Amino acid sequence: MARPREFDYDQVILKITEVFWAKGFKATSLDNITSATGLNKGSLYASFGNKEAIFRVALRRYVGEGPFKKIREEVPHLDSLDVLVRLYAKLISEAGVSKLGRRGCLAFNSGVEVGHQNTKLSQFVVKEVDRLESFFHELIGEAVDESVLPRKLDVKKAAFRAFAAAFAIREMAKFRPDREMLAEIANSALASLGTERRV
Amino acid sequence: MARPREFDYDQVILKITEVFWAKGFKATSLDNITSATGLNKGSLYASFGNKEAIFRVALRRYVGEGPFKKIREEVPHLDSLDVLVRLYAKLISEAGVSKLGRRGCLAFNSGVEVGHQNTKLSQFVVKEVDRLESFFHELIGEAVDESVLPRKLDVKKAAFRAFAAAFAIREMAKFRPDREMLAEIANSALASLGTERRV
DNA sequence: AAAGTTTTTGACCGTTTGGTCAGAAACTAG
DNA sequence: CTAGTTTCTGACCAAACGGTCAAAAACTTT
Repeated sequence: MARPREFDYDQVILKITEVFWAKGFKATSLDNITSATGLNKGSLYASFGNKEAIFRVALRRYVGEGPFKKIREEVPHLDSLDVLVRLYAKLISEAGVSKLGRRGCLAFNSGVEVGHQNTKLSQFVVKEVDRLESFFHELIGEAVDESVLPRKLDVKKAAFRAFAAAFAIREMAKFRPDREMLAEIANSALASLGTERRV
Repeated sequence: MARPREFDYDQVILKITEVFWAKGFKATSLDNITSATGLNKGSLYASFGNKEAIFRVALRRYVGEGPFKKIREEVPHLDSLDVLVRLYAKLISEAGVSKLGRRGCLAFNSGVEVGHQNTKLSQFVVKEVDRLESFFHELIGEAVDESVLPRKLDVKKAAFRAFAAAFAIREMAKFRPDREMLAEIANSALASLGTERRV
């Protein structure tokens, strides 16, 4: 060992995540990051690499948290369909709050910003968004297993519809933060899953 | 009159639109615009103003075209619901084509990029996205009048669901250009409108 | 042909960008 | 205490950024 690092790695990543989340990849400058974290460029580059590498670490960790983990911790013993309903409810209620709810989702934001490009970064972002989708796939599969969703459901397609609804709710909140309207998206998706439950 | 301008105003706006569409507002540089149009900065600024003003002209014109105009011209005598179905079909089929279909929609892209900010530009973008939504509102209203959609429909909510589906199809094509999956979004929205028609 | 007006041109400006690096500082091991 | 290793600091860099402007060019009018 030599000189120990003075910052908390996890906390710094959280700060970095906030910046990219609020401003997007391109619009976030290194100065934004240095002033948000207190680190200077040298430390940043020694720990992470360049701007793209910093972004990757933040996005990977963001997606790694998963959309349902927190809900399951806060309210245990929910069936999988209720977890989905509660996620929608959370996204919708947050959408009204100016800065927190209208940031969208870091993964979706990134997918929209760079997903269509043919860069390494684009491939990485798409992979992370796919990971996010797989959480929905798991959840819908579980809901079928729990018999809270019909067994005849095409899980892949159903999961994608649920995923797409989350996408629309989160991202449309950026320019249309109207809870009643966003709830339409959630409830329409829930109906398409063959359940009577609503948000 | 004095020295006449050497460029075609409309053509230049189209070129500018392409650039912003492909790269986004922030990521588009003036150099990108000058090399795409052949104009230099001086001419650009004399004709339009600054970068933001250039962008506004492009976006306003883009939205002004409307999503249904072209479809109605190409295939006349369609009922309003068929216009919607054909729009979805077009968006879905284009989503496979690499650069054209995966650009998303200029208005949606812009809404996601700057819609949540508290800037003048953000307000303008949101206004333009609202204009886009109003096209869907008109269309759904017409479809009800034509009795191809149930009269009991809440037109505002139904229009928003149709709008949200277009948003999801267009923007998710950026990172998930899978026609079968995107069709799920369209058909789920159509079902929620109370019609049997599918894409 | 001269005067007046507008467009075009390209050089120019200050600022911000992502990125680098030598050296000081802070630790551990011997 | 010294040597070795890693982190931290701040100055520094070239390139790209949005934006400006004087002068040349191209037209109309008289």
